[in-house]
Amino acid sequence: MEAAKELRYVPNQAARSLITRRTHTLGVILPDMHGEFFAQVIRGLDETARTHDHHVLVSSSHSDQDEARAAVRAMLGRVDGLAIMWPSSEHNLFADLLPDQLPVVLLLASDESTAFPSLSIDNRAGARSVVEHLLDHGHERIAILTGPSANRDAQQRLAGYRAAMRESGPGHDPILEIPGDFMQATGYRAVSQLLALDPRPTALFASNDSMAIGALHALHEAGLRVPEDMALVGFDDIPSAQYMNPPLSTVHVPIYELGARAVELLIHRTNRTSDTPQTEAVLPTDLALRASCGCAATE
Amino acid sequence: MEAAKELRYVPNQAARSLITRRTHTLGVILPDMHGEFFAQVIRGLDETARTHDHHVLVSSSHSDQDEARAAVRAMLGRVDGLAIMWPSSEHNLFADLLPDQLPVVLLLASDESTAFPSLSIDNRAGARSVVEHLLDHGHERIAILTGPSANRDAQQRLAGYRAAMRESGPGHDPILEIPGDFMQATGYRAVSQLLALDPRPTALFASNDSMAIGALHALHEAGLRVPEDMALVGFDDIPSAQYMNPPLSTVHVPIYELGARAVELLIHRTNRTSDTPQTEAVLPTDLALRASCGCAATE
DNA sequence: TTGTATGCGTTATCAA
DNA sequence: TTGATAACGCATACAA
Repeated sequence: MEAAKELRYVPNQAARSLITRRTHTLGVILPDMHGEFFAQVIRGLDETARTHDHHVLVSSSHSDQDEARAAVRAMLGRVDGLAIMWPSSEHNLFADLLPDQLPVVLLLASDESTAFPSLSIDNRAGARSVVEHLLDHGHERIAILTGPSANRDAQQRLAGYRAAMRESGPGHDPILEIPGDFMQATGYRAVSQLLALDPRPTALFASNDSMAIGALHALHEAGLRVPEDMALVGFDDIPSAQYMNPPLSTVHVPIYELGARAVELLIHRTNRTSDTPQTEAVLPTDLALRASCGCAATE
Repeated sequence: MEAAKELRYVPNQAARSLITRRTHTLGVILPDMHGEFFAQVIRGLDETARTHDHHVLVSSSHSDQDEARAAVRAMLGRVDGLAIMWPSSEHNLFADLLPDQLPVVLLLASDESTAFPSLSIDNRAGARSVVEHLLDHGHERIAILTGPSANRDAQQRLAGYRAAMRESGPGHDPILEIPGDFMQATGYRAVSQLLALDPRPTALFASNDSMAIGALHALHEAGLRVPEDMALVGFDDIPSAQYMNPPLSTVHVPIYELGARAVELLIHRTNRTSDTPQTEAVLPTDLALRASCGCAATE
């Protein structure tokens, strides 16, 4: 022991886990890494893992399938479990390279049945309720700024918007659907399209908060008041949302909890050989009503 | 090969690296994981690593020394190099548990000499120039909202503020230094202290953008116009800064490049046995003048 | 070309 | 209790 300290000995974790068959580490694959959304997820993952005496290894910024698959391969043998966030339609993308025994959880992957347990967000209900809120308060021409067309969450949020417009509003008009990609700069640019619509919409539903923040800035620059001239709502409830001027009304998504739940599910499966009771969970959303929709005070 | 595909064989990276002595992976230790600053750093690390055919393993949210040390130990044997961000004064915290051959780079650790190569930001010059900019445009009572007292960057930014106030301004007045901690909520709360000062300052320098955003919101709520009633500047130039209303004047920090440079340095050291030419670099900052300081137009 | 043995650093197993 | 040895999964060096 004294000699160990003298020589500054530190165990080689790779060799150790080879025989132990336990790494005390969970891997996380993220598609991208911009903005507060992902930072929040990682916090949830990391802090929960620490509770269970585990570490988290994150590999992010995978813009395409091959990169993500390479990242998964790089983790095999170094982790006890894997959380994969891949918010697109192809949900069996990793099935062929994952060992059977490895606990895996898919994040935001799909609402369809899949080979792996999955955690996702109730995007449809969230979008529906925020649009219905706008409808309830007199808005009829409500535009939506969509997310990437291949993104599962974006698809579901769009579906919720359409359902609300059809069933509780004036019906669904494709001209009101402005394509977006979840980026701030796109929210900024989309405002010119929004204002060119005739008659001009009275409310904008941005499919995430980043685009809402970009749009808010463009609306200010265009001399429009929010919410008087244009009501605005977002989706996600990232930490910055409440600090906007005006504070952004949005749909609260339990981002931190998404990460936390993922870790608990993985840890549970590493301990028990028996199957986990629940294999699929859809986390609920809440309305976070603030000033940007113009109707918080009347609630 | 066919059998390998049939059996869905995937190599065990731990076993592989044991004999190869190469993991093609770089480890990153981060103290915390909130906000866009860290997301940007990780992007820089990750994308640059991919360029060199490496992966990045991130372990974050280490609130104290023991957690950070445990994270370092968990990585030993699994990475070819280690980037450690530890923005406090104790810079030799990890020296005893790092093998001599392992390439290591310290991020934001110190401006003092250390056993490891380090990458940091020229906080002092950045703070100094932004405060001098305010002084040049007629402000005399300039308050500062500081960062955590143990944080190296915060200390240097405060030092730059003091130097500017002493050498180019009315002198340094401790009453104008409001303690903060880099969090948005603190920026929000600090405004009441700011407005209670008599005579009231005409400008506020927040030590980072998160606090500036919180302060901006509180100033709006208090009915003060920015920049007319209170000029406001931040530090970091996170992506959201330009989308504030008004857009936030701040000190641009090459956050992405910090991560990118760290990876290049580590990769270089894994390839060559000879020492790296430069062992310490201080990345320069730029003024990002926008509307919140009220003097961009006159530049 | 194909096959076989050795070693990477550690833990686990079994014998002494 | 202590000590020697096999084994984890793979890559490399060598023999066939």
